[in-house]
Amino acid sequence: MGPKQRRAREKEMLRQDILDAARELFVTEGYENVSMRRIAEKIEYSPTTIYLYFEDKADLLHALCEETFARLANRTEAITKQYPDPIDGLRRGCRAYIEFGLKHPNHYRVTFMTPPPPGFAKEHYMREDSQGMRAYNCLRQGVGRCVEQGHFREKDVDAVTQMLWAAIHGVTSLLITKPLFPWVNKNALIDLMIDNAIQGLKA
Amino acid sequence: MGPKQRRAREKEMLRQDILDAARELFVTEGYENVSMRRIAEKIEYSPTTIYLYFEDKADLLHALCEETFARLANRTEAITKQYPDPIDGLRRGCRAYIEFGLKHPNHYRVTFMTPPPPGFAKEHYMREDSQGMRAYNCLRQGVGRCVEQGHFREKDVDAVTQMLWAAIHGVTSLLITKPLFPWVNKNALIDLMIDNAIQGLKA
DNA sequence: GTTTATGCTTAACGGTGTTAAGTGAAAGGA
DNA sequence: TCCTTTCACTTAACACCGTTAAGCATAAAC
Repeated sequence: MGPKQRRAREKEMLRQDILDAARELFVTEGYENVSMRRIAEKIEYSPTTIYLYFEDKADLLHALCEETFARLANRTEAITKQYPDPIDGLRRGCRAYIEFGLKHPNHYRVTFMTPPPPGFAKEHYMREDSQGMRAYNCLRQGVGRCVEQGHFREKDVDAVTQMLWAAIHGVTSLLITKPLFPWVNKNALIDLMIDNAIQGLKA
Repeated sequence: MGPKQRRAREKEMLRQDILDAARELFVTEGYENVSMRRIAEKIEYSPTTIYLYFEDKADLLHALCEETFARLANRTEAITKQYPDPIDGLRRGCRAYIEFGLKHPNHYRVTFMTPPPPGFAKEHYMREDSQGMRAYNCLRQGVGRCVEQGHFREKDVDAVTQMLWAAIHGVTSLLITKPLFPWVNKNALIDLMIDNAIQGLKA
């Protein structure tokens, strides 16, 4: 059983090489500005080799996004546990979300700013960003705690979560999309958004 | 001077035909899913003819966006004048903005959800969506009135405007990007977002 | 009536994601 | 050890894309 394991290990290594090359290119140049041929060139294999490891270009990106968003979910979970005051935790969680998006603009753009292609089953859609969903559920739990403790006037946990998500997504995505816009101080804008949303929610 | 005018008129008509064809295709199928060849086919001219009327595909889209966003700016201006209470006007303006985005998702997506391409001068960038900027300035004026009359605790007009913009952009863009997500009632979500943002701002 | 200018088309370039077919070396069985 | 099969990979090609250079009629100008 020697050679079989070795070959499996080598395959896994090449798979990782592909992912590494794709990540670097996607993150620095953006998904649609990177061709399969460029990725292949970087790993010094022929373009078709990539298709032996990934279904297509979208699949490649999907794997990278899951990877990246698992880290976001982990961090968010850690943060919400770290702060005993639920409102504090929520605030920090929102901050972490936005900072994550600004740090990985191309990943963020693809998962949260790209509509699903024409033909796209719902089940496939919900599984596609399961790590993103994990992060969303963290936020939901944080909101849930605030509602339970009677901090918020609005009691519909889903409504509040979605509104909060939309709010922090709004800053994140606008800052990514319009880097040349004459923003007031970015950090101040982020804080104002978070504080104001939570302030409005308070009972 | 007869034939010269006639020919100029015919050229203008063809230009409009191109715009009409492109608008319908872009709006229904999305910018990147429509090829120049498809547009040409629709108007029954060769693909290269389009380049006699527009610089490139982006220019074609740009013309359409200006056209569409001029309507948004007009509507927003009308609304803010219609309501004497500045907070009422602001609320309605936000509503109109979101509804506009949901009604023209592909236009909205291109102007507000697409980062500028690699090489892109700042001046060109600011002129590019001048009609979008007109709409933004409407919002700014609405916020300005509220601040003047002492309705808001935060006095920095630009900060508040940008936060409010990010908030309504957040709902708009998420609803466009994630149509299959299990949203709570969309209208309720929109209202919650607007009301909560303004509630948080109140002195 | 000849020449110039105009409006459009044909053909092509260099690129894209993706697939079908082929190749050469390593593994498995006798 | 030799033969066969399997496996990892490549070459060549398809069907598209945005865009441009060159050519070709027709209409205007003199």
